[in-house]
Amino acid sequence: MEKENSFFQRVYSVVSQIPYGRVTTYGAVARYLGSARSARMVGWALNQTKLQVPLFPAHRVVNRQGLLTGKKHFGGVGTMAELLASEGVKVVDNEILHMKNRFWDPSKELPSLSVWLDNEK
DNA sequence: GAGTTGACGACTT
DNA sequence: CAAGTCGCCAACT
Repeated sequence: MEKENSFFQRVYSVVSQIPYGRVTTYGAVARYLGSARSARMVGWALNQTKLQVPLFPAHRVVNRQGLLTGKKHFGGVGTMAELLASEGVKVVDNEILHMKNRFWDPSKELPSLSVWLDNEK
């Protein structure tokens, strides 16, 4: 039993809490979860997420460069850039402008992971 | 059942 | 400083 504390399961929770007009990176989320090198898994997790919740803020997750690498995977209506632009995030050539300013670091903005599990539980 | 890919990032050479 | 290689865990072929 026990809730599945799978890596990608946590990713859903974290990404789901990304504030409006803010973006985060795969590595940041992975790092927050305790494995900075599992950035790839975050991407995979989002891939599944899009199948679960169409309104999932997957468009708020970009790579370290601020590039919308997952745009092509975003088999959706508008396109990540459109959604981001709608939130006030300027995206040019699939690249987020001032991404450093828009960067939302879960390990900084969010409480400790331990606190989370206790709260979620 | 085994091998390869995959929305990336960090470490090593 | 730049380029190359490894690692992450899960899913797809």
